Amino acid sequence: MGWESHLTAASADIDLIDILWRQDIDLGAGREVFDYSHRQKEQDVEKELRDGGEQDTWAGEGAEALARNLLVDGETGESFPAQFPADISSITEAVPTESEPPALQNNLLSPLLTGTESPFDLEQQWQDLMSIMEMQAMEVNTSASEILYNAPPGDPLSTNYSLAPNTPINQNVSLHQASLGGCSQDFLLFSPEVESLPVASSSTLLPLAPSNSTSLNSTFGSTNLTGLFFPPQLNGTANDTAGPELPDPLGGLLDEAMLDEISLMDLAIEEGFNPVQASQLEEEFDSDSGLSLDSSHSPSSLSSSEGSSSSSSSSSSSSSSASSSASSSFSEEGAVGYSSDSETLDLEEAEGAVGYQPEYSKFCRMSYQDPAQLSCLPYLEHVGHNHTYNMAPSALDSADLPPPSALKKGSKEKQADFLDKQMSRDEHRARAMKIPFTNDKIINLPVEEFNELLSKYQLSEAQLSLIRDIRRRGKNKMAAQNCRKRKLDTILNLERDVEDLQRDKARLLREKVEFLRSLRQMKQKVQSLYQEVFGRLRDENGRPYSPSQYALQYAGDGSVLLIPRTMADQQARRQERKPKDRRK
DNA sequence: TAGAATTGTCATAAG
DNA sequence: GACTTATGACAATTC
Repeated sequence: MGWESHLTAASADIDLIDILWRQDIDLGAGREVFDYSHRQKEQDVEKELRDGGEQDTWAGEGAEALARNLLVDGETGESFPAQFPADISSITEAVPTESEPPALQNNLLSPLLTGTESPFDLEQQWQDLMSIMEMQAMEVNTSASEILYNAPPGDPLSTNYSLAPNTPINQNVSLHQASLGGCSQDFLLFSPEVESLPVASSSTLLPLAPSNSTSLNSTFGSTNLTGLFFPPQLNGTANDTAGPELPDPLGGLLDEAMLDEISLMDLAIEEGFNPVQASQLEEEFDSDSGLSLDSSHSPSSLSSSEGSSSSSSSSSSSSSSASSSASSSFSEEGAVGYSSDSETLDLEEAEGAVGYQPEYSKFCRMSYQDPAQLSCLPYLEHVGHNHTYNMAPSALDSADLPPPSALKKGSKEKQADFLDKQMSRDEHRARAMKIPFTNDKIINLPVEEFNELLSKYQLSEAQLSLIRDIRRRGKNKMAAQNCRKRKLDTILNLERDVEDLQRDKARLLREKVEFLRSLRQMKQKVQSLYQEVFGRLRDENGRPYSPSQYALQYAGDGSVLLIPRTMADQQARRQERKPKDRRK
């Protein structure tokens, strides 16, 4: 229904306009005072439109009262043992102290010396060892070793990540101490049984490999194996109860908080949760973000679009797209293109802000919500506000909007009446002021066209003022809607980001556990290798060397040496100091 | 009736 | 400098 049709309105309206206009002039109504006085008049006009016959008394006493009355415009699949028995040492697990098979005992030649074993394999083994050494460089804390070393000797690999149901978690035992206990196990390698063995008198260095060996990469650098396998007494501090304190290559990978996380993740996974759910579960235990990530209630769970990226295009495109079609200013989504309040009927096509199309706009109409349209959105069902206060008071007088069926069946009068009820205040004002074009045009036309339009009509100051206000308010209304949608979208994106980060965290946690597992396996291999090599060594008398007096050392040139323990210890200390010095 | 939610509006800053 | 856009704040209204 075009506004032009109103040009043929009753003469009473014209008189009213004249009165209003004259009043503006009399009052010196400039732009600055227009908001108040003009609004009052607009209220009066609206009142008049509503009540019709009351206009006669408008200029009289009723005007004041009327003015008084209307002035109010205005994440992992691993399980971890909770307790860490004094056990531990993978060395012991991998290398039983008592027994070397007779075959081995009789074999006085080390594989290294005999060459019966592939040099490549040995190299690989040493490389593995070096890898572990590198791991020591990591800032690790002993608590991680508790997990890794916790597996029962019988099944060191397969069970060390499972939490035995009957295994009590001793909260009173510090993780650090537990890990130390683990280290003590390493020295079972050098048990009295072994030490009681005849010790070679020779204190000379026994090269185990040719110095020109190429099988061992020289880039390994000099490495003292004792750092890994020797008793802590030799390395420094000792703990009587918990065992010697050796730098634990795995310590610190898992601190207590990490243990909690992993345990929680395990729990969640055991419960059948996916990593995300696990994360959420975790969050329930540790939630201080204040952000609710309950996707079941979050619009983000329904949306799939990018979000903020779309927001950048909103402002620049808004005016052009909107202005290009003033009559159908609403785009598919978003608040862009202004549409007057009276265009509620066009909601099927119109949803929103210009150029700004966040996903949620598909289900979250920012204004003029039709509760029926929200029914498909459970979490929005509670949103069914009928904000009709923006309508003219006259529109509020009557009851609810007629159902669509009524519109179809109803007469033109009913349609007109319905449309009238849908009109915004500005539209009512424009109507009252006989603005000869639609609010859509007023709001959405580009400046040039807008000015051109204005020039086509002989408009009074009051009309021009109202038109400018309508344009300003209309644009600001769209801007506000866009702004709110953008804000909402930002929140949704942030929630999505948090979920993604939690997913990443869970994944990294799983990878970490896998890494620790493989590291532990590697360490066990190295320990076995060391034990095997050392056990095969024999002095001139054919007797094995005492682990308490000798140690194997990997030299920088690729050779493996059997050196006196004291020397090994010294080198070990030097090795330890280097990293510390670097830190300084 | 209090409070949350929604929307329009104003003021202001910035482009 | 006019115009547009973005946004915080406030008020009105509904539920």
